Amino acid sequence: MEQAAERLGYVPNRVARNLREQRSRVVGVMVPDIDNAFYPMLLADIHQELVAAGYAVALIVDPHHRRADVSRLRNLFDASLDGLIISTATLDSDTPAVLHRRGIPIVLSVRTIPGLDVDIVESDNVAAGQEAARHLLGLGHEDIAAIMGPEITSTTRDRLIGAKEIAGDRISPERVFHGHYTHESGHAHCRRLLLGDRPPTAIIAANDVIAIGALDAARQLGYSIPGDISIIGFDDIPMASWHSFRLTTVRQDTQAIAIQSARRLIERIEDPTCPISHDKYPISLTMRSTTGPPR
Amino acid sequence: MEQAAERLGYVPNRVARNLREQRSRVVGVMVPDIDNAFYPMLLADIHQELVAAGYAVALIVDPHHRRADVSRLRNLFDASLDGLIISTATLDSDTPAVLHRRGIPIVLSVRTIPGLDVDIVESDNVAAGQEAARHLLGLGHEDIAAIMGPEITSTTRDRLIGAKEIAGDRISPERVFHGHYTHESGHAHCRRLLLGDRPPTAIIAANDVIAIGALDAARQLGYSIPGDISIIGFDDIPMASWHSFRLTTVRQDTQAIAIQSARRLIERIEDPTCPISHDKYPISLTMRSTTGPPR
DNA sequence: CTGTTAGCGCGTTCAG
DNA sequence: CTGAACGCGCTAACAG
Repeated sequence: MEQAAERLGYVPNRVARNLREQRSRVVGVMVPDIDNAFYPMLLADIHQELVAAGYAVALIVDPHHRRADVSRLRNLFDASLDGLIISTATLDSDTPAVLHRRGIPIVLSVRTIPGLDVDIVESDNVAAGQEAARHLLGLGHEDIAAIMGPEITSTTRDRLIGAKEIAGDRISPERVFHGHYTHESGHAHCRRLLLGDRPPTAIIAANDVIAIGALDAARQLGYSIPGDISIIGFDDIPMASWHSFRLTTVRQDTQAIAIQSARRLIERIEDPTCPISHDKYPISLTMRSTTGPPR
Repeated sequence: MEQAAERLGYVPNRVARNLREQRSRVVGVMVPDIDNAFYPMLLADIHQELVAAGYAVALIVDPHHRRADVSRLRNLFDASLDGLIISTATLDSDTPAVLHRRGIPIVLSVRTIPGLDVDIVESDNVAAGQEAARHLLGLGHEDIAAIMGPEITSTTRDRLIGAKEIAGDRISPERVFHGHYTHESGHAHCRRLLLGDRPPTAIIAANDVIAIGALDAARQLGYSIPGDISIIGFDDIPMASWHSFRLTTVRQDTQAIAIQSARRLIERIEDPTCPISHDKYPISLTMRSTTGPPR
């Protein structure tokens, strides 16, 4: 029978099955920016995990970081998506709350929003900031600048909180800059910093992409690294280990976060009553060649 | 009326509509590898174009470059996908032919397969190879190596054909290497090349990621670039312009290819009888700092 | 244990 | 011009 079906080229119609079963076995994955090497990495592992569990992945790129854009999501939430992994959350975005209130299974991945009763999978970013500052202080740095991402992202906020806890006023408030999570932003802020008077001896960048931008700017101005200036990033994307960079960075276990985000969402979909979890993964320092004692 | 619907939180059920209308307004996009910066770039623009046209994007990552894996695709082809953009085609893969025979709208993007009656959107890769060789010959190079991708990809084949057409035996057959499209492959092959006797004076890499891997290996061995060795890539991914690299490369108009791939697929879906097109976009040389005259 | 049927929520069609 | 009924293809429930 099944062989006959096979021969006739029969394929069960998924759409009909979806209608009947009231689910689609498709989940959405929202990323802020697909050109930033971190997210493809995250996406690849989330994708693999979801596909292995029999779910398809609908990609949702939110390039403008606009909040509350439920209207576009609604198109996808007319029962055609079983759930959503959100890695675009900002502290002021209400989209996750709206979706959650509607009973749509969501998981906040990488970035978090405080006070929301949903599953969260992230790194211990406060500890990450502490680790970065501890490393620079241990090397003897006393004048540290920070080139961060948008203030409204939890990663920037938590990493900065952690760094300040340890470094105190060795990171002076006027040496903290906020911009996008891009090479260009790291490049521009570092350049301005080094062309001003009294450049810092070390820079904490909110992620590796910014750090590499800063590294490029410093080299372009003839600075030697880490001799003239130390630079530390976060994430440990593959590029950080390339010989041209050899970037010291606070590693987060992106793969574990990706896999866990996928699993949590599947759990939530298959049992909406299961208890809410907040997974916070440990971080670790990866020392390479962009940090050293100040002159 | 509509306001009332709005208030009651009514959302039309897409799945039911899909069943009725016999289409899903979801399009699949297959990429070989999401960690290679080129594909996120392509994906971002394809995504934007499709979303603007009212289609959702289902991401399909084919990490193992396995051919003929229709079984996994069948899951997606039970009417839950309206069409597919394939950027993973290899010369020996029969998946596209199978899908095409089943009447499923597909577009081959970036890579091509000869002799298949489907819409194709690619660069003029033969011209790209010619341009690279012409540039190196113009600088006076007479001993050129090539670090390419898999032989079964049309991009590697065409770029190599073009380069050989111009360079002739200045690219000797034993100096042509095939590997993956990765930083690691570029790094390993370049390293072996430079540690052997009689290293070449120039390297053509099949894409920018390989080229940057080669660049890293050369620097690691103390080579100065372009003084000791010239390196040229293909694609012009954003990273190629970063100060640490300043890579000379043959640019392809990835954005145009992405947008056109999306549009062609939509056309094909909405009018299956429209004539088959083969778009071949022009390329251009982007000269930066990794090529120069040989010693 | 096998075969039949109802209905998922839409859009379309056909009757009023 | 408005409203009821049908059917897309499947699965679950139910009858034989």
